[in-house]
Amino acid sequence: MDSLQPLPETFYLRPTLKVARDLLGTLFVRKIGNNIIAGRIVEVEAYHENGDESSHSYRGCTPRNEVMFRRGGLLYVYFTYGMHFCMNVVTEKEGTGAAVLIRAMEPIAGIELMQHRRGEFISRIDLTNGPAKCCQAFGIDKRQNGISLQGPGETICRGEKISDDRVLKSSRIGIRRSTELQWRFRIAGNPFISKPPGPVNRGL
DNA sequence: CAGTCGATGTACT
DNA sequence: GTACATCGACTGG
Repeated sequence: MDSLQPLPETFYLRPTLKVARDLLGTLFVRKIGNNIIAGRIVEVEAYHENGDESSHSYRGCTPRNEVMFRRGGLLYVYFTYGMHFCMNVVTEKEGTGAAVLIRAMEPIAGIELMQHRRGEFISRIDLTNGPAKCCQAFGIDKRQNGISLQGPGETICRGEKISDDRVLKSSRIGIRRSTELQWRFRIAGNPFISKPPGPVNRGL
């Protein structure tokens, strides 16, 4: 299928906020042997070395975040809270520490594989509605840190185009600094977004 | 429904 | 020691 071509590297070599917004509606695809796991990205957050105290890259390059400083189009996976992984899409040119966190997806293919990893009795709505849940459902861990998204194993493909009136911008989740930055993007009314504490997501 | 809290590796003060 | 781009179990109303 033509739409299942990986997004070109030039897609990622753009301003991070634009990449974040345009990732909404695209398909994250992982092929493991003959099996395919896929999800539609419905919620993301942008992180940048400039003016963003909450970004891992804010204080410069370290062993953990060095992938953020590589060229756009790679996967940045980090370990947090002693038990969870989160995945990001690296953006912009080599030397710029920026990335987009994938916070939630809508399961499209490989539901049974996701349930095998997440739990046999987890409902479809709860498989990938959080950044660490996405990694667990897709089997993403530190072994995928730094891999290319041009495939063949892991790719992001064009999906449904999301018009501006269906994109919600808001503050990011789970951070204590730079709360004024409206760098969280989600598809309005989509039921597969994460459900953090605080004001409930009512689609707006 | 909301709020609290434990798990537990890594980075940073 | 403390904080952390989280999750899920548990508590009380």
